Amino acid sequence: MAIIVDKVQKRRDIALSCVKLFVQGGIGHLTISEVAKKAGIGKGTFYDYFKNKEAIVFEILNILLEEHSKGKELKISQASSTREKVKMFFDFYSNNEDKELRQIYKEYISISLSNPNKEMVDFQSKCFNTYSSWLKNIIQDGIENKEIIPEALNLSKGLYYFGDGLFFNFSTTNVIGDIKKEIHFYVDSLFDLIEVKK
Amino acid sequence: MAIIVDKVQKRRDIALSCVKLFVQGGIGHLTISEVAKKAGIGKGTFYDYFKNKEAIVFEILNILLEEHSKGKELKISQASSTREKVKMFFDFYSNNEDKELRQIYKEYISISLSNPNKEMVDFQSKCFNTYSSWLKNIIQDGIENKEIIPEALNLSKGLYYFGDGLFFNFSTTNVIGDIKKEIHFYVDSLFDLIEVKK
Amino acid sequence: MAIIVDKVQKRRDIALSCVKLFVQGGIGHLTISEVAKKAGIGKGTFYDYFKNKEAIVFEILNILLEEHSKGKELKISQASSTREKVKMFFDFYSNNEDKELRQIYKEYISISLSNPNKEMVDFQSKCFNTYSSWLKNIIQDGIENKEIIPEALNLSKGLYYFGDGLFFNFSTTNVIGDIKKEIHFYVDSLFDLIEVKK
Amino acid sequence: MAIIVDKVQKRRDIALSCVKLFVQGGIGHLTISEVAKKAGIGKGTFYDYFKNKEAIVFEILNILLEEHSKGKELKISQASSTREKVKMFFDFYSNNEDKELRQIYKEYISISLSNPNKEMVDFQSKCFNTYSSWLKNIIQDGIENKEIIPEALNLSKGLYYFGDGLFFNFSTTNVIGDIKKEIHFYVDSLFDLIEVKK
DNA sequence: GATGAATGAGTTTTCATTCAT
DNA sequence: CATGAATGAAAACTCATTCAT
Repeated sequence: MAIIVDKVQKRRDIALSCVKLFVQGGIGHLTISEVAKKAGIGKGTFYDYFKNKEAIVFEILNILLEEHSKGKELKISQASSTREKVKMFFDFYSNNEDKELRQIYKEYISISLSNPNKEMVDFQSKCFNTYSSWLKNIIQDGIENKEIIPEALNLSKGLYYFGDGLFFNFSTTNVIGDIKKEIHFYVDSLFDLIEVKK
Repeated sequence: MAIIVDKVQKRRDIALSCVKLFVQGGIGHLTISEVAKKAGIGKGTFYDYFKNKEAIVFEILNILLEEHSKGKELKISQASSTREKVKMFFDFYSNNEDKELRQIYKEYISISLSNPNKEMVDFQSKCFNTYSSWLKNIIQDGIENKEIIPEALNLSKGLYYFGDGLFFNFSTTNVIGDIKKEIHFYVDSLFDLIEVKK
Repeated sequence: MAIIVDKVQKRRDIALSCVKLFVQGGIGHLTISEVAKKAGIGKGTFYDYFKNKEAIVFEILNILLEEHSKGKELKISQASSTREKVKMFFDFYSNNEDKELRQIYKEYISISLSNPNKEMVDFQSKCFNTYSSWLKNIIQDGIENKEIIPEALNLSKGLYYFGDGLFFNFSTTNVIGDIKKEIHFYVDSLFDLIEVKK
Repeated sequence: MAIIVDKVQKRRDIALSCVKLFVQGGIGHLTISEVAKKAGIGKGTFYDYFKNKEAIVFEILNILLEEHSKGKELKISQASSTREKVKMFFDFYSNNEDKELRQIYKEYISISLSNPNKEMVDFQSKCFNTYSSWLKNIIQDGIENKEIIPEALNLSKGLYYFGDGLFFNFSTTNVIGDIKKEIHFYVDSLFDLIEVKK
């Protein structure tokens, strides 16, 4: 009998072995040959596991995002106040561990902006729904705990957009400022307005 | 006597004649041949006016953005309240006249995210500085007019990011909602907090 | 005790299970993977039974042709006159039962015209000899029966070519006419000349 | 001003420069690189003049066939009797000058049998109509000249098929006989039946 | 006996850019 | 000034075949 391979696992393995490659060189100038070489497989094998170059970017993004989400959930739940939770929520845009993920995300967004396909649009929608709900829930909890005023709920979606806009501007600009500081500054400024005065 | 061609004007003419082409088909699959044909010039001539394909996208963006800015300045100055001015500021993301510009901008951002060059980064920085200052000034004026509380100034940059994040999410998602409504809702919610109670 | 597989039978089974596949899609774009899948075997197994893709076309052609010949012999022997026998001989090119065989034959001829190998050439020669002799015998019998004039024997080979030329033209042309009618018309016209007047 | 090239002529030139290549090696294993090299042009230039590999085969076939037809018309018109005209008509299948054309035709037919497209089907139809009419006219003239009996007209189409069938069988078989002799033998045998006895 | 995972050579095609006229 | 013919590097992708298990 022939070898039976865990296709899903091998797909992951190939994807993960190339993360560095994608992060460093960018996707545009990367060839399948290079990718296959890095993964230690033949070009044909690459196509047994991925439909095309975009597919592996997608896979990498999914894997890293999944891992990221798990860790994030824990961190947020451990934060003491709503203010801190929100800051933690936006931590993705500045922390060091997610640097790779951010890079991949950037490349992915680039593709998604110019050549979107249904899969990508769906993925984007899913991401938006998942993460904006997450933020909304944090706010809602804060309201229920009497930490922040009820009107703050209306700001949650806009606050979510803030994060993406920030990310987007830091990605395309070299105005290097401290992104973490900017986040904290904005969140603090906002919370000064919406926190229940004791 | 040789015909003296206004190089700058011809550059503009070529760029403008191709706006539709770029808006419809996207930049990715557009060839220089098509662009030259559309502009009614030879391929060689194209290279007399533009360094490469990206350069014309850049030119188009600059022309449209310049036009846009002029009109915007007027509109904002005519708005009655700070609240309205801010709404007017974000009008770019939803109004019908700027549809083409938004499309070009999207394509441009896509390039800028994956293959930025110095020129682009500078442009992005300039844009960021110009427009975020603009918003800041609006806020500042509002504060000076006693329309809104002084603390609002700290929110201006974050508010600016909100706009980009919104644009970004609507561009990549098919969650079709009314973008104008979302803007107004957020601005209103925020202004309810920062407007000086009379 | 090991299972003893009838190699010859299995070869036939594999070939026959793929007839539809070859008829529908054409050979050009058919992959061994598809063939193996359709036959319910592994790709490796395919190579245990066939040297390459051409080999299975060959096998299919042989099987179908063999079946066809048996039936044909019977039908011809039952025909009442030489005229009818000849019509029956050419029936292959128009009847419905042999549609699949004709399709396969067409594909095979295509290969044979551009990439002939010894095996194919031999096969073609054998076919030519078998079938043209067959036709010749029919004519000869007719002569001996005093149905047709002795000179007709000289026409038998040319008559045989007529069939192939007809097939060839109907295969490459869309001039859809009734192929059966054309056959009968020609055979009748010719027999009017060569039949012994009573 | 840039050079203006006679596109049609250059297309012909490229096509003709490769005739030998196609005749010798067959089309299947020929790469565009080889073709371009032989024609003394770049690969890209090839695609400026031909859509793909098939297109040049088509062009070659058309050129050679056109030339062939001209010469043929003259020869046939000079033949003394209908019998000779018909033999001359089938001369294409055996004479030495048309060897190249036959080879190309063979390759073309191979493509046409397995991957026909509308253009090919139309071409085949046109060829069939043109040449079968030609033969028919020869016969008709013979009838009008009282050389052959009126019933012979019904045989013209079938006679045309004879030629293709002959060609087809000689192309796929190695039964090397003298194709010219076969043609003459059949035509003579047939004419013995249809010529008006004096 | 049977399998299917792995391979990589080989080919088509595109298109930005150049430069002779 | 303007042109468009010519180029060829570069990349994606296919698929027959092998062979370890």
